[in-house]
Amino acid sequence: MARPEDPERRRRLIAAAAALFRRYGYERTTAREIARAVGVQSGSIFYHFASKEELLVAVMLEGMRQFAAAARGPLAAADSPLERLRALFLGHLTALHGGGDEQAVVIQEWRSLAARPRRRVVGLRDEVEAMWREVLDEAAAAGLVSGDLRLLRLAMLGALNWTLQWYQRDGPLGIAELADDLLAVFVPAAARAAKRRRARRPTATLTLPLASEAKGMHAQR
Amino acid sequence: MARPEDPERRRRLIAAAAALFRRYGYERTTAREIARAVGVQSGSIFYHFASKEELLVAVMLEGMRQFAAAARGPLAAADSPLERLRALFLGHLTALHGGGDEQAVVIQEWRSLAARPRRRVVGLRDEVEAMWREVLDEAAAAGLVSGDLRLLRLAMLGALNWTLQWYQRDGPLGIAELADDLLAVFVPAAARAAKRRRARRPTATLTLPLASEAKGMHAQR
Amino acid sequence: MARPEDPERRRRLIAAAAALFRRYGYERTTAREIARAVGVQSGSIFYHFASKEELLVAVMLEGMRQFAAAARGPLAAADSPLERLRALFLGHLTALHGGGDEQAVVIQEWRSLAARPRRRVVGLRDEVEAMWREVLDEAAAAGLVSGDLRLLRLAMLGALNWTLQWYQRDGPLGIAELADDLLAVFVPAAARAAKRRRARRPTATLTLPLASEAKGMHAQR
Amino acid sequence: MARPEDPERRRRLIAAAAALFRRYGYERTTAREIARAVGVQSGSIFYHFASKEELLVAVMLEGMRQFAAAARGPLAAADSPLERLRALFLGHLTALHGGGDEQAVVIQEWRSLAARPRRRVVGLRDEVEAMWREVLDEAAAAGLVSGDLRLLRLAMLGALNWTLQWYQRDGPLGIAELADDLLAVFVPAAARAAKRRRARRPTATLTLPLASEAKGMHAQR
DNA sequence: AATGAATGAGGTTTCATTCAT
DNA sequence: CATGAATGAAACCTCATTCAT
Repeated sequence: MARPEDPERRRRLIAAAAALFRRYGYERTTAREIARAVGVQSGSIFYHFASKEELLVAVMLEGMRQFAAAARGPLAAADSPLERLRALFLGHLTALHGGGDEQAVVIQEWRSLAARPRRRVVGLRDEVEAMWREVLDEAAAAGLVSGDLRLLRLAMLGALNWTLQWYQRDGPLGIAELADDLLAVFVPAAARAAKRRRARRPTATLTLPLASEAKGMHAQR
Repeated sequence: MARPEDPERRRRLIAAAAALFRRYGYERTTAREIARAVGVQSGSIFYHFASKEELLVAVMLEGMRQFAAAARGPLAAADSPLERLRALFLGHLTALHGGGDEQAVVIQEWRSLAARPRRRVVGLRDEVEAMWREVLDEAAAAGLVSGDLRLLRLAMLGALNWTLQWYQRDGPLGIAELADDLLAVFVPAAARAAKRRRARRPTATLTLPLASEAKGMHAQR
Repeated sequence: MARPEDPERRRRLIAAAAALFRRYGYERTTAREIARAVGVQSGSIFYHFASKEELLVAVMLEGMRQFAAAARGPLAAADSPLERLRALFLGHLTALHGGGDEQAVVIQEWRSLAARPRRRVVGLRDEVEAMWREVLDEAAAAGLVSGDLRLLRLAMLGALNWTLQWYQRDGPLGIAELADDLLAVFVPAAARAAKRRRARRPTATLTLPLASEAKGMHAQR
Repeated sequence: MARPEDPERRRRLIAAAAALFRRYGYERTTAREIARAVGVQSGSIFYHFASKEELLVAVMLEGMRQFAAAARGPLAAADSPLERLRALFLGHLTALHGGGDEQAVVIQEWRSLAARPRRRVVGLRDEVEAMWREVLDEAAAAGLVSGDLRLLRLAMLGALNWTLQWYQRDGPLGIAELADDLLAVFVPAAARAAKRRRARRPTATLTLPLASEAKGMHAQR
């Protein structure tokens, strides 16, 4: 009659692994470290996951699920094309910086995933991609953006994902503001609101990985 | 044939390491594999480099040097603010996709570098960053761009670096065209020329890692 | 339904373990596999047996018991020295190939048994050995066999046990025929009957482990 | 210019592994034990062999090679059908008890070998089998044996291989005498010589695995 | 300069066994 | 009786690094 505690343990293992994978990378994280973070022996991991890689897969599936969830909610509430695009930006950045670590792992550890499990993750990814296509089509129809929409989408996602390299959550720039400001870079019509906001707050010192990126200077073991 | 062949060996080791690091990542690449790619025994690597990490440092220093070189030449030849910005875009993409693999490693393996050697790489990086700042300042003065220039720069570099995830050199889209098209995304004044070019060639099907990215589906050992 | 079901469970566990031990060997068989074969969880095994080795002991005791039983019955019914020897051959081969798997495990996994439990098995074994001695003595007195009877017995048992390596139950050669044919190898007086039988049926293609043995080519996980 | 010591090291590893595999079985022997027996670290094993199983394969290939060699020499020197059969018996028993341990491992650890490498070993085995067929055909032509020659061969090999279970080299029975005595069991014409020899020496106390086998009582860790 | 055998620390994984429920 | 999660020791194996030649 022992109520299986399995789902809870699984979830904790996934969360701990995600945090470590995000910070140190999949290869540099040992099974023992993940176990210690959760307070179990390393052997226990393999009761829940067949291998370390299966744990990575679980992290990524969870991350993808949250990406989709983080977009779906705000998207439903938004009613103008601009609002909908803004919802995607905010959802994406919130997923990356405001919640768990699984989503960041999706972006960063793609290469560590073998071909087979990768295909499982791709299914979920296609859902998210479809939302972007749809919202960008609407935005183009409304005259908000123009040009090659695929390339635009890739540029947007590149700029958004690249924030992993430099954005610091405890800095002076909030996630919502970051979303608005990045949106303004790509959509002229969104620029005015952002400009007004910027006048009100002190300019943050931003740096970047190819330049004076700050986060990378710390996360060393 | 008179002097020791050392510098040549070094260069070949760096190039081989860069290719493997780019494709499989630093941690997943073994010293043996690098040695085999050059045709020596694994022990020989350590005659030229104190450790595997020193080899990574050498790769990154070389990569940074080439980033700077790839920007400096075209920049000197360009004479309008728009041309200068275009030179940076083209130089960056050429460095990533048109030459060796060292530059891509700089972008991708940043996290594997310990704090100490990272500082050595940062010096070179600041040079490149300075060019970007300068050129963007000029562009703003010329009315080509507006808004938060730091954020704009970060968005641009994000979009450019993200091409590592999806751009395929042997696809239908040339590097120069890619540079123009991406520039058009950020600089309205550059959009017209790109639009004209696009009419002339078939639209390529692009996808991305968070979406239907293609490259990741292959590079598995 | 009144008494604890223990004995039944025990028996099923022993049978399942015997089948797996026979096929894969004691060391290569995991407690989980035995449990799954019976439809319980691995932890349940240890309610019935103190350890995996105790389960092996139980299998072997059961196997030895059946060896003795397989010989005793036919022996009692046989009334000539030749018939009695034939009863031993048939009983032995029936035990190995015609019934459960416990007997085969006795032969094959002897080395995995620790000294202490081995002694418990030896008691039963001596019973069987005594029958062989007795029957062979009678056969010698009747002029059926001659020479060193101990060596003869060892050769006979070697030939019989070695059938584990090559005999296939679903092949063209029946157990009774095999018994007769092997007996004929050792006892000239038994050869005539076998020769007659052989004329009636097609000759099977037999091979052996040191040669073209077939069974070993399959039983791989 | 360092002369590669490889073949020597390899040979010592194979010999040490064979001795341990013979005594404790493949699964119960750890890589560390093998390494210790040779005086190296456990990691060194894997410089010479890709895996523990590859080491088993090497042991078995070596064992098979020696089986063939142990038969070929005496066979060439023998000139009558009886002598040739005797050469096979003596060669086989010498291989099992008089030399290295590789041959015994071939017989005992067959099941631990995966299907793929097993096929490599089978090639060598077929050579040995062919010799047996040929010699038995000659013996039948000469009237030394009769009946189903395949079954006879299997019975002979069974009796010979079974000696692994009970024969003790340092006992009163020499290998050559054992060969003669076992031959006499199967070939009446060979019985006289054996009978004469037996009169001269004290009768040894033999036991067997299914009975009072002695060797198994010791080899416990 | 290079080799190639060896090291040895440490990684992932296995698995018999335990135990609270 | 049985569960199923957890243990923890120990297994196999990897690999950057060393060093005598």
